[in-house]
Amino acid sequence: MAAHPKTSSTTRRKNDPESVQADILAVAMREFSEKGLSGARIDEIAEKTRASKRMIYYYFKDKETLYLHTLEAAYQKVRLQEAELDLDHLAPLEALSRLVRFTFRHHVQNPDFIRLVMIENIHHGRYLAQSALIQSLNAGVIDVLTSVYARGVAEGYFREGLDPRELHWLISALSFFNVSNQHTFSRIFDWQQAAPENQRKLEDHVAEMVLRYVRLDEANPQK
Amino acid sequence: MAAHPKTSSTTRRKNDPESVQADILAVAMREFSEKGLSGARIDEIAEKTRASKRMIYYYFKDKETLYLHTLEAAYQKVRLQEAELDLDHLAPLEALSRLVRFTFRHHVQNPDFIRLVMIENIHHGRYLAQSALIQSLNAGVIDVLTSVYARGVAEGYFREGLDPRELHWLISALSFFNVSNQHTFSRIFDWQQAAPENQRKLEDHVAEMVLRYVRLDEANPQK
DNA sequence: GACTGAACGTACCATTTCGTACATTGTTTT
DNA sequence: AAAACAATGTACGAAATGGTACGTTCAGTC
Repeated sequence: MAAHPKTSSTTRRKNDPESVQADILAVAMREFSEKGLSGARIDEIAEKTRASKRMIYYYFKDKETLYLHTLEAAYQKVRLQEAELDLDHLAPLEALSRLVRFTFRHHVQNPDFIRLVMIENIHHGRYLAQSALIQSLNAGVIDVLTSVYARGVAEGYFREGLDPRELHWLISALSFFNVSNQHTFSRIFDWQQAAPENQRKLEDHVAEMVLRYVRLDEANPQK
Repeated sequence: MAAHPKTSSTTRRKNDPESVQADILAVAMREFSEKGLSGARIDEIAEKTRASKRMIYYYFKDKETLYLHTLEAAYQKVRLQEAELDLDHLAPLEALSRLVRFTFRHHVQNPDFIRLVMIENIHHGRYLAQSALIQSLNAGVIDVLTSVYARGVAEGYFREGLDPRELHWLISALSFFNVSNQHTFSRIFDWQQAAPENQRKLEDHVAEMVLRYVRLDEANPQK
């Protein structure tokens, strides 16, 4: 179709480094998130890739470096999705509720990312610590929450004295656990946690929990 | 020192199977929780044991079986500690608060166990599913919470309609996340989460969060 | 004290797995 | 078109790793 393979910038070349690297990263993401850093096999990643094992080492030096790049790519992808959220035009209560529900669902929709974070925690965050990129990416995540909370306090809906970072911690904890511990929790308590109706319930609970925590107690104001 | 090595039941024998097995399990616990199922090395476990590699296979068949036994031992140990909690003599609000704070601290004090559960979730709970022992051990964990909640509702302190299992889920989520994601959270938000004063704050937040969620709203009763 | 089965040590094997040497093809620049 | 560099394929090496064969010692029994 493309008449001029030489001039077009979107040429389908025989050598296509960028797409090869992207392909490797995509496969690595699946493998690492499924089996961990030590459990994943370079040979298996190579097999599932359009490229060969040689290419993995050519572009990513070694297994650990590939893992680090995978982690960075995962964070980038997720943070990009999060940036789409726009809450400034909503009333504080509604905005906070939306934020919580968004976070909850967002975690559910990115189980691979959650698993990578679990794995990274097993490694004591050693690789994340090496990445200035990830640090900078996440710096701004709290800003949204900070502004919503500030508005809520100013307009008299939220109680004062809460730390947005700790608030974010609470929301993250509930959303993260929902994905990370699904398997053990479901099996131990014989409860189909992943079932849609239970997920809906949990989302409601989480949202209500956060709101009750932040909302000004109507009975005795400013307590 | 022991004069009659043959008759004494606490004899220090040359062959001591039980202590060998216990020793292997203890080392395996440390290694598996630190490095995961695929990351842990049988040779390394053997080295750190009083016994030899031969003994590991003699008593535990293979790596996966050893891992399963380690998981079972870990659950047993933790559930035993939990059983010490006695809340029946306390008022519902106080009892619930105690339960939450106990759970929170208990998780902090058993990081190895938390890591094992994380690892088991990475493996989709495949090994836990094989263990009837663990299933039975955990069946009763919710009972304490169920009775406290029932008393709280009956005495008019708690609102109705909450599922104790879901309540347990909330408490677990907050306590678990506090340990499981310490590393990534601390590094990303440049916050010393493990610092004693921050741990105290988080424990307070978690306790208050759960109480606010369960407590009857004084402003509009039974809503 | 001989016998038997459990408990244990040593050395080793087969495979897996990360990583690389070497050769080849594609692409761009001059 | 020829040189120069980037991209890729194939085959292989060396170490790590799970697991076992084989032999020995210990402890209770007849």
